[in-house]
Amino acid sequence: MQTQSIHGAIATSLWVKSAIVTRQLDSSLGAVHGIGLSEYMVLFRLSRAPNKSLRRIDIADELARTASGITRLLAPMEKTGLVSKETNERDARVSLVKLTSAGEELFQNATVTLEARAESLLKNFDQKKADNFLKLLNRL
Amino acid sequence: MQTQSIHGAIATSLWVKSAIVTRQLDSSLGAVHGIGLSEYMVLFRLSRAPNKSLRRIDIADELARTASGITRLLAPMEKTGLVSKETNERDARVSLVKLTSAGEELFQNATVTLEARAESLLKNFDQKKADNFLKLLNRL
DNA sequence: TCATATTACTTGTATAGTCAAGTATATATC
DNA sequence: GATATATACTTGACTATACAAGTAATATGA
Repeated sequence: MQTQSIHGAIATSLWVKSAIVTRQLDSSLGAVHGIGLSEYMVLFRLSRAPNKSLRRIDIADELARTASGITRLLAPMEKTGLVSKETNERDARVSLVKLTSAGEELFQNATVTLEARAESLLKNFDQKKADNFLKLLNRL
Repeated sequence: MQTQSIHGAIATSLWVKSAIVTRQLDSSLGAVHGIGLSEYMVLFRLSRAPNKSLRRIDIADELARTASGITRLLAPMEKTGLVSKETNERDARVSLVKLTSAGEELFQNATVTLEARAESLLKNFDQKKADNFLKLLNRL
């Protein structure tokens, strides 16, 4: 049995651990607020965007998803009124996604749930370790 | 616009970054060796298991997947001869998965590809940062 | 200024995985 | 030892994506 290189070990661990974290956050958000983690991430990005609106393609880039994934993710969110579709008068190809007030309210509530769950998942991390972990993640 | 808590920020970053890493590794492995990252992970676990065999449920636990996901993942791997099915005479419920020599050879080659790709994804990490990152990941 | 390329988005099709229910076997309890 | 519960696995139905191809609008450049 050989030893894995440090890079391989990081990739492996990242893959396994992210599945655990994602599943737990997803199921908490689903149970309490009826949205998935991906939907939460969309709301999160919109909430901090200027004018609370973004192009679909920018959401896709920021969330590391494809444009088609975003189209499909947004469809039910539009239907339930969490976001609305707006046009860009300068460029008719673009369809802007805007956070509605219902979406914003849901987002605020969901944030409480998400952060509580995330905190419990990270209970083994003190402040310094958590800061360090985040810095290292963002270095990727 | 509010600031996200450190725990929320870690969850967000982990979710985005793991998608990027997973997609790249998956596509490299697929292009060069015709297997996905999940399949690679199965081979990896088997390669270091005693007798190179594991119960399906243990693979599921180690990879943070469900038993049914493992059943579906293994089916094509059996068909292409990367793993074989064995029975456990002590417990007829169990079907052991064993790495074949073809599976082992593919695994060795795929490891080269994976580690090269992982190394390039982690080019911003020096030895010390990489060690630290792995420790922090495993603390989850 | 028109032809070509690029961009933003959508849609058809496919895959990886989940969850719930089902089957077979094993373990525990009375 | 019979019955109830738990475990290992599979299967049907569904969801969340991806990729490739298609459409429409915009930008580029001879």
